[in-house]
Amino acid sequence: MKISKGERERIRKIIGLLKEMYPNTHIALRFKNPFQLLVSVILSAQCTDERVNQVTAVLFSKYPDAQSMAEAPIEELEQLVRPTGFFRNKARNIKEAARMIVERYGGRVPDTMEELLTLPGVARKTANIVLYQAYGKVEGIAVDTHVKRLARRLGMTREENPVKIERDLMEVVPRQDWGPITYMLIEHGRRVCKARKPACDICRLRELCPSATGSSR
DNA sequence: CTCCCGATAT
DNA sequence: ATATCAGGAG
Repeated sequence: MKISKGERERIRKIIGLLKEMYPNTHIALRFKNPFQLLVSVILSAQCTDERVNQVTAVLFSKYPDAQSMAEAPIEELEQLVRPTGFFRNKARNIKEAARMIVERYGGRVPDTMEELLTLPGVARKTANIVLYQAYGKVEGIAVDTHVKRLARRLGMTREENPVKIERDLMEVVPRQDWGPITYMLIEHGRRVCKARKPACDICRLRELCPSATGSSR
């Protein structure tokens, strides 16, 4: 897809403002090792980060690593992760992922996109987060529900599919911003550009946003 | 495309 | 009552 010079400039300004607004935003999930990060991100599907942290506080006190979780009774895992929703899928995925990590990688979470994608419950969004937060690697841009919504509202993509959205974002966002952009968009999505009632009246991106509602745009 | 799914905001 | 929440698999 072709992007005009003006569009690139508009998006550059948006990213600049986001950096000003959220200078030290960071991942909100709590974890002590790459495995706990991986599990937290799997559990975060269609669930608030706050609830994930409540659940993992208990979950990780009993099963802090891949070795222990691989041997945990599935019924107990289901009960522990139940409040996060999709609990049967999530319990099965984290146990099976733990087992694969023990058997194939000696208990260490793999550090490549290709290997991470073989784990159940892990697609590009989760893999991008783990690569960046656990290993400092930036392969792409993690596209979650907030990133998807804001990228579309801000006119950075017209796509619906997360993989296509990621590809569009990688075209217009400078590579050094690929890691942090996710957290800035999530933070702005939670505080201002909310799914139901976006607060365009107090949004500093208003003049740069093609979706802004109300007056003076 | 559908399904998985509990908890909260509106 | 319904939309939404750090998605992914079949």
